[in-house]
Parts: sequence; C-alpha cells; structure tokens
Amino acid sequence: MPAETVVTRFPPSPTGYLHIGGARTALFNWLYARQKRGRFVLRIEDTDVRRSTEEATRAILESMEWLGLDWDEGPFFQSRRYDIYKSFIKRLLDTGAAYHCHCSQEVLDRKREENRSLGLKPKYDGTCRDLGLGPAPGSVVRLKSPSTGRTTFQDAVKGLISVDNSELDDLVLRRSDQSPTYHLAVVVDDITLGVNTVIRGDDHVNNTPRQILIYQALGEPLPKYAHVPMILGPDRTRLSKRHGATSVLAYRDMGYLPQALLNALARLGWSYGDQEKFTKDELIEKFSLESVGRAAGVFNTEKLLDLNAWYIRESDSRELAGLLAPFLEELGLNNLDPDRVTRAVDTMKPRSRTLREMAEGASFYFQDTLSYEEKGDRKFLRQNVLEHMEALRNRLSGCNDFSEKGLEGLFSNYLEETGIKLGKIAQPLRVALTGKTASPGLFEVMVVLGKADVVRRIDAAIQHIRAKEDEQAR
RNA sequence: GGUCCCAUCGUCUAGCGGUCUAGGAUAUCGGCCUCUCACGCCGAAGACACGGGUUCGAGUCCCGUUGGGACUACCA
Repeated sequence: MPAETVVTRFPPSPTGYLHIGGARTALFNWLYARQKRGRFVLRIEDTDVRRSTEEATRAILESMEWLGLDWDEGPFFQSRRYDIYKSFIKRLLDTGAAYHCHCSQEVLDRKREENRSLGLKPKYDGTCRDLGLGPAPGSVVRLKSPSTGRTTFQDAVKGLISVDNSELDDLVLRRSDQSPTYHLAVVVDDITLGVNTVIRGDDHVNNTPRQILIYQALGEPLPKYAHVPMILGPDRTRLSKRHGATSVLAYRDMGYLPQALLNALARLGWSYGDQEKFTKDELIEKFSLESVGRAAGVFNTEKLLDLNAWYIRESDSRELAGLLAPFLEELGLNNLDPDRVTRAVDTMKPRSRTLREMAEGASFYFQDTLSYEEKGDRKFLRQNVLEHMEALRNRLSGCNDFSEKGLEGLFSNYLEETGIKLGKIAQPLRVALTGKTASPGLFEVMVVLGKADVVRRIDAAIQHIRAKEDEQAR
C-alpha cells in the first residue's frame, strides 16, 4: 500500500526579512519533503495587511532562492484566499461550532485587565456564547470550543503534549472587519492545500491545541506535528535584530556561502552522530524529525565562520571567482581578468573565512599602486635591504621560468651565493609586492602577478625606500 | 500570575540503564610545520544545574527544586 504523499509547508508572514530562525524551519520542512519524495509548499501569510509589505515578500523569496530551497507549489497569498476562509467560517456557523459575538474590544480589554489583576485567567468569559446572536456591525465570529476535557497530540519531536480545554477560550475566527484570524487561516489553508505535516517553531506548541479544536469542529483529520526548538541569541533570549545580523540576506552580503549557512542551520538542533559537515544530498538522506533535539540552541557565528571557511576551501576556484566579483566591486575593483581572479582565489582559499575577507585579502593583486601597511613599511622597507632588492629585481626580470618551481630555484641560488637567509628578504619583498605583512606565499604571489608586475612593484618599493632616505637626509 | 516546553564542556552537540575515568565539533591556550598569515597535524584545559527516589547499577527512568524559554490579542 503506497503511503500518503508527504506535504510540508513554509508560511512566513511578510512583515520583515527572512531571518535565521525562519530559514531553519523552512530548511527542515524542505528536507523532510525532499526525503519523503513529497511536496513543499510556500505560503505567504499576509492577513495582517497593515504590517505586510511587498518588499518583505520579495526579500523572502530571494532568500529562499539563494539558499536553494525550492518549493513545489505557491507562493500562495492568504490575502487572495478570503473567499475560501469565508466558506469555512460559514460552515462552522451553520453547524453551530461557531457563533457571533457582540462584545466590544473595550469591554474585553477591561475584563482582561480585571482578571489579570485578580490573578485569574485573562480569557474570554463566553458572554455571547449561548445568546444565538446574528451578525452585526463590529461583531466577530468565535469558535465555540469545549470547556471540559483535554486536547492531546503526539508531537514528532516533543512527544505527547496535553492541555486542559478549560485553558483555551473561544478564539476569534473572523475579525470585525471580516478578515480571518491567523488560526482560522492556517487551519483552512493547511486543509485545502493538502498539508499533512506541520514542522514549525515551538513558539507554536501552545497554539496547536487551539488549532486542533478548529480541525475537530470542521471534522477534518489532523496533520502530523513537529515543533522544533527556537533559536536563541548569545544571551539566551529569542534571536532578534538586537543580536546583530539575523537576516539571511545579510549573511549572503557578508560573504557566506549558502551551503555553509544551511549546514550550520541544520546542525543547530539536529545531529547525526558526530558528523559535522553535510552536503545538501546528505542532509536530505540523513535528516529525521526523531533526531531533532528538544532544547533551544544559541546561534553561534564562530561555528558558521569555520564552516564557511571549509566550504570556501572545498569550492572550485573558478566558481568562487564568480561569487567574489560583487565583493571586489565593493572595493572599487571592476572589470578584472577572470583568469587572474581565479588564480588569486586559489592562493586565498586557505586563508579566507568569508568572501568579503577573500576580496580584501586579494585586493592587492589588482591595485596598480600599493599603499604600504604602516608597520610593514617602517619595519621592512629599509635601506639595509636595498642591495638585495635590486639584485633580485634584476635576476627576476631576466628569469625565464616564472613558475613557483623556477622562482624557488632562482631564490635558493641567490641565497646560496650571498649566504643570507630567506627570512631576511621575505618580509621586505612581501611588503613590496602586497603592501602587507601577511599574505599568501611569496612565490605563489609572484606567479599570479607575473613578471612584469613583480618587477614594477619591486621598482616602486626601491624608489619608495630611496625617497624615505632623502627625506631623512634633509 | 496561569498553561505548555526545556536543562551534558563558553557555544553546537553525541549519549536512547552497565561499553562514560562522558565522545566529537567550535572557540581558547601550547607545540610542530614554516618566507609572513593561514591551512594542516599533535596536545592541554573545559560539562552531566541541584535534591530526592526507582534499580545490583542513572548523564540516561520518576518526582521535586532552581533556572531558562514560549504562549496567554480582533499579531503571525
């Protein structure tokens, strides 16, 4: 007997950018659907017209695409599905599972405050519940929920969860402006879109019994629930903007690779033995709701940084060169020879944790005139290396094997003849060629730069040293 | 306040009653490699929140305490 096709969903509300936490629940839903050869649907929950923006919707879609989380259906917009909600509300009204409530918001607010100050539950008191009222201007529709018994469900990550129905009040299904509330819209959408697996943040566990009540009032089968723990900031409170960058796009712009972010997000709250690194296909193969942890976790950039460095090292240099272009442009470096960028990337791979770091570290390759790092200039570009600089400059300009091997040979000959150590001239040359005291290996750098550039840069350094000398002489 | 959820190194986590003198990763520190910085390799330090049970035996099961988080809207 073929099992039912798994249908998962990701329902962001377009009131802000896609953040790390949302991306992770999207990832889990996507992984589960892909693994079960099911479908993944994207739904935009924009019933809160005031706070929803098109810009946020675009940013969310862009984030999903960047992460490579492709959806099979949608995006559906709740704002365009009001007719559907309307018919379901009517259905509930017709069967007596819902009723019209005329209580004004002011009265409700006041009662809630009273109860709270008395230490009682601030829930709706059911004034209109059995009055058999009809619709009226300003009235809402409420669910007539059971006041006795318990609502219990099996959660795939948390286990059995059970709440006394007396804790739940008659929640509003339709607002006075006729729009559906979140709870109604979610349930109706999941029913009509065929969603049978709900994976979401555990800030929704308390909402689940309320939503189950709606399913029951409608006589519809319940989906499978899996509530994954929240992501916290370093201070162990819910991750938010004040913890720094939380938007997916911000990580893209800081130079992270999507695979690194995905890997980090997957490992936050989910594990597979001692394995730390996972390709997308491995994640699809190995993911399981059962091995999602129950405890909330702190989002840690250190680990992401390390993963990103690893993915950079593992990536093809040519591809990285393409991804690096916007970061080089940010530094004012345009129209670069793609071949030279690729070779530069090759030398920068083991020493870059982000694309941004890589661009900064590689920028010297593409600058016509270098500005020397202050400390390196003072310490290494000195008169006492002039002689060696000049000698090496001449040998290099006559070199006809400008490969790493050829250069190593040229240098070892020179060192042997003069009896000096490489250490004596390496740093001065490094500063001359790169402007910095830390860089890829000297010979690698020279190969990428090419003979003409190397000679030109050494000449410039020699001139620079002479100029400093003259300055001092005066 | 009430309800629900959670609790292993700084952080992410392995552990599903005996194999735990608690493993991995990251961060930190030390060493090796070395033309610098990285990478890589080797090593060090670092955790079962607390208290009761259950059991021959508990990080692992139960209860309580403490601490965290979520929800408690005509927001999602």
